[in-house]
Amino acid sequence: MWHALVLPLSEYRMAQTDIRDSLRERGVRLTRQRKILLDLIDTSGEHLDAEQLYQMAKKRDVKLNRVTVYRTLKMLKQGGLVDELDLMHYGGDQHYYETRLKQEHAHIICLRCGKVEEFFGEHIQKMRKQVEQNLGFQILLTRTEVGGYCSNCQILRAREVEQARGTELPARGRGRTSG
Amino acid sequence: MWHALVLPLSEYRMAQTDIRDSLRERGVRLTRQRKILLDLIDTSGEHLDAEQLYQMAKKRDVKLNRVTVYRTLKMLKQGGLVDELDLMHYGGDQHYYETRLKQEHAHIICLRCGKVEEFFGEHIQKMRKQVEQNLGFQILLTRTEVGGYCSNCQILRAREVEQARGTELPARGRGRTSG
DNA sequence: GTGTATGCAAATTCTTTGCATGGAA
DNA sequence: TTCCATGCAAAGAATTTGCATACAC
Repeated sequence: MWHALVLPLSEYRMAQTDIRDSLRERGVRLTRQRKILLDLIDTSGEHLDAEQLYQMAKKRDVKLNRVTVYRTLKMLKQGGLVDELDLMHYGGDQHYYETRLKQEHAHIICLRCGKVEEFFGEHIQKMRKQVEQNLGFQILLTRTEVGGYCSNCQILRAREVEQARGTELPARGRGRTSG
Repeated sequence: MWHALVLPLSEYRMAQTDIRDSLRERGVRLTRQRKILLDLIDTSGEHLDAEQLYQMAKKRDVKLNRVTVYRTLKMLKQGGLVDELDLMHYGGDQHYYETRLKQEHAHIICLRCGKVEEFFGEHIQKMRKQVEQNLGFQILLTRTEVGGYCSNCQILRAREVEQARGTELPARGRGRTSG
């Protein structure tokens, strides 16, 4: 039995199964490993890097190789099914990945605690239109990252700076209090 | 001891010549190597990666080491004097650098020819305000990258796709015309 | 059955670290 | 004269490649 379309089309956009269809259409084989990785990327909701993904995937298939993770991510990226993020290089130089299912959004990264928030707004859509109109540029993907301090860390940071002052400049000099 | 970026970017906006002063204030020594690198970053107008910068610097000082380039860039980045870019990883996984003297802007990267354009608009300022107000987030830096095809490459790309079709599907099958 | 995808080992690319020496303030 | 900065060598992190085997279609 098949089910009729109940929700507006947009609601259905690229559900889990549509990714697989998209891949099948291109002649990409749905191997056991790829199924595992696709499921993890799709359901985790996190911004995972290759290593994290590999560690999670190994729990489902001990033999799954790190190289397969890299190859799969590359394939998905080039196929436009995942976005590659850097998250301001907070955690290092690795890349992070997320599905392209959601609406475009900015990533707000706290440079003190590493927390990542997603920010949905009109700014990206507006920029897209301007860039397309002004430059005649055909946009395939965008990436917006914002770095700074989250509300909580602003307070903690202020304390740290204050404390650092106290220990660094004990008597108008540059030395240490002890050592 | 030198001090890292603490205040929002706007507080740090400075004229070209103030970079050295800013460094001196923080107790950063203006060595021969750093002068060379600062000058290159400042005047090149390009988005240079560490290796390019190193090659250019070597022409002015054969002994200057690649490690010094990395250390200097890191120092400038942490000091908020340069921005680190990825340019959609078009050229690889290296990072690119530019001075923070200019107004914030997006980088538009053509994924076919690699050309990078800078796009100045209101969108970043508007997003900043929204993020600060809605999330109570203290923004230190932003990064906006747009990938796609420039007006010229759109045409060339269309041709390429057309040609690829011709060779791939000669007679409704998947084989080759010869071989 | 056929040809793509995987696993393994090794290589590559980009960047950082340890330590003795050099040099800016 | 005092440390910070440099150069050198070596290590480290992230990612890719070559090739024989496995397995999805």
